[in-house]
Amino acid sequence: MKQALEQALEQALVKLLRDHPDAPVPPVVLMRPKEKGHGDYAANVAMPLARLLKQSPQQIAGAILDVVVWPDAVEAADIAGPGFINIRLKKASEANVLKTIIEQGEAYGRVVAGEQATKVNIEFVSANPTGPMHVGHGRGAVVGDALASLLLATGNHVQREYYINDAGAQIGVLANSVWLRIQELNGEQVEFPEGAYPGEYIVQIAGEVLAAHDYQTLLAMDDDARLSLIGQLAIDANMVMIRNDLDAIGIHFDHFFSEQSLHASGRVDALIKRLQTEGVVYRGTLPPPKGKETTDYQPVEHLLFRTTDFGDDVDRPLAKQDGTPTYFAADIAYHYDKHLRGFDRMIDIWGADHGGYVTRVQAAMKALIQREAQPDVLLVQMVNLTRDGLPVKMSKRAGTFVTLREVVDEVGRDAVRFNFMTRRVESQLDFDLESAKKQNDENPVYYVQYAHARIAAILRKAESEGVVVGDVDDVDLSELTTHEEQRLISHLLAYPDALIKAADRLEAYRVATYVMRLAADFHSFYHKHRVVTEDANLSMARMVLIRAVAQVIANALGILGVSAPDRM
RNA sequence: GCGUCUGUAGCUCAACCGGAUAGAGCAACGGCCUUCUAAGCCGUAGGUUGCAGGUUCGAUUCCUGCCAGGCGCACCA
Repeated sequence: MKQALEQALEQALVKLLRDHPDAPVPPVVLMRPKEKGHGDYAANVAMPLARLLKQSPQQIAGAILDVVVWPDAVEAADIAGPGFINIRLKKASEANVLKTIIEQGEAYGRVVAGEQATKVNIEFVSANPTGPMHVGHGRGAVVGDALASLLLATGNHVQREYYINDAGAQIGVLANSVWLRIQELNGEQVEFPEGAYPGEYIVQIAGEVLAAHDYQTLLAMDDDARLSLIGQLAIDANMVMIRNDLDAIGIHFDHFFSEQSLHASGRVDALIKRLQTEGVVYRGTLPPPKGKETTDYQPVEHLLFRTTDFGDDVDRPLAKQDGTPTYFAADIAYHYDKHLRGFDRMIDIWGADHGGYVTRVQAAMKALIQREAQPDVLLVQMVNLTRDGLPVKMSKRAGTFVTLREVVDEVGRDAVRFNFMTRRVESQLDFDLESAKKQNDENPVYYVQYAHARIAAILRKAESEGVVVGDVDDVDLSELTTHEEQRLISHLLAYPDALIKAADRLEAYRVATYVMRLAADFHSFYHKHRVVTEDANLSMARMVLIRAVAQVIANALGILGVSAPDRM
């Protein structure tokens, strides 16, 4: 509907601007006014034209209305305020959306991806396989998963991907930490060095390793072989744990991608060679870092990627002092690999602590594949975990940090997911364990779910009294005349547009704010009007209305990965 | 110091890629359960949108400069 109106206005503008061939036709963007008196849609096109045409916005709006050809559903259009065109739709045509919703069910608001649809790869979580996920990972996980669902619902092919950082120095630390615990389990006196992973899960992994491999055999191995074996077992064990925890919050990936496999298959080396042939690599020395204690700075010659040619501040090393590739080198190869796998679009969801990394990856991709398939990077800001308003003390070193799993087990999956979705990713998020557990107004998830459960209760009640809607087409929706009913209808009508807008901007949290408002409108309706009444026609119409509301609540919550219960 | 994100009611956040009178929840105060779920609803009060300029018919939104906070700043990932 929105698009039909925009088209009508655009055609009117084209006619109107014939006398001004050099004047650009301004884009028509319709709004849904918050004020009901301002109609169902409003257009502001007349105002930007005022200066150009040297007429008042009101005059221009009048001229537009003289030539415009509206779709049938338009009841009236008039000029208001400083030059807005307010459009009012015929009531019946708006209410028809209820039938559409009930007919389409879960499909309402969704666009099915066709052959030509964009292939999107969305990479998120990617927590290192060195330990359990913390709450910050959880936010990224929930945001990424919801965004993936949203893009899927708006007509894209979507692959959810997890990049396993199973290479590099950290894996050595992990292997060593486990080995120390193995020795300890065998009665050795061991010293834990600074930087070793302290968590209890390391002891568990040590136990698992011992169950599969004899201690004497391990001792007899040479150091490299032993650490490599233990490292792989530890990575596997941690990934099992991570997958379990993701499962507990309802997140499933289509693809796990191993960094190690990039190195092993020679793709990292090949990538570096390719960059060399393109002449963007040189040997050089970097200046000392700014703003940090630089006492240990030693000028070192590196293999450097000239990212400054592509918008970066300094050139970035592709190889470490010992000649092995940096994480950055592997990451370029990884993103390039996504491109080769045929994705039209890639989205990375990273923690805010990786903010400084965005430019160099984008610079690298610019060098490799020019304009196409540049990664969109969403930086998810920190989560401040509190309990009753007091910060929860966390120390990774002491191993006392709160894991995502603990939080999910304590407050529940729906509450965690919904709370993480109620803010823009750019905002830091305060997450209070006690508030999230409370089943009251402090907790928006129950507010929305409650609306759904309430509707289910009403429908049960109606059924028990023998009030049942047979064929939706037989119901007279013109019974729905009250302010509250009209609000609900227009809100339901806006759902597909809300999804599209959220998807365009990669802002899945909008789905959460949408559904909170829909629930508010429903609660408001509920208290003012009864569904099951003496008047059979009215009851039927209202049942159709609330069934549609429940459907859209369920659809929206589905995108967020939150359940829509029938009873609470 | 540089980069980046944030700054809106006492608190936590919205505000539809620049639109009409800046809105919700919590906290405060006052109402509403013999009728479909009170995990709810209605009302009152609460604002110099961090500060100062600029662009615009119009700025919470865009630009510049300050102030405050988070994150990051070679050879880790």
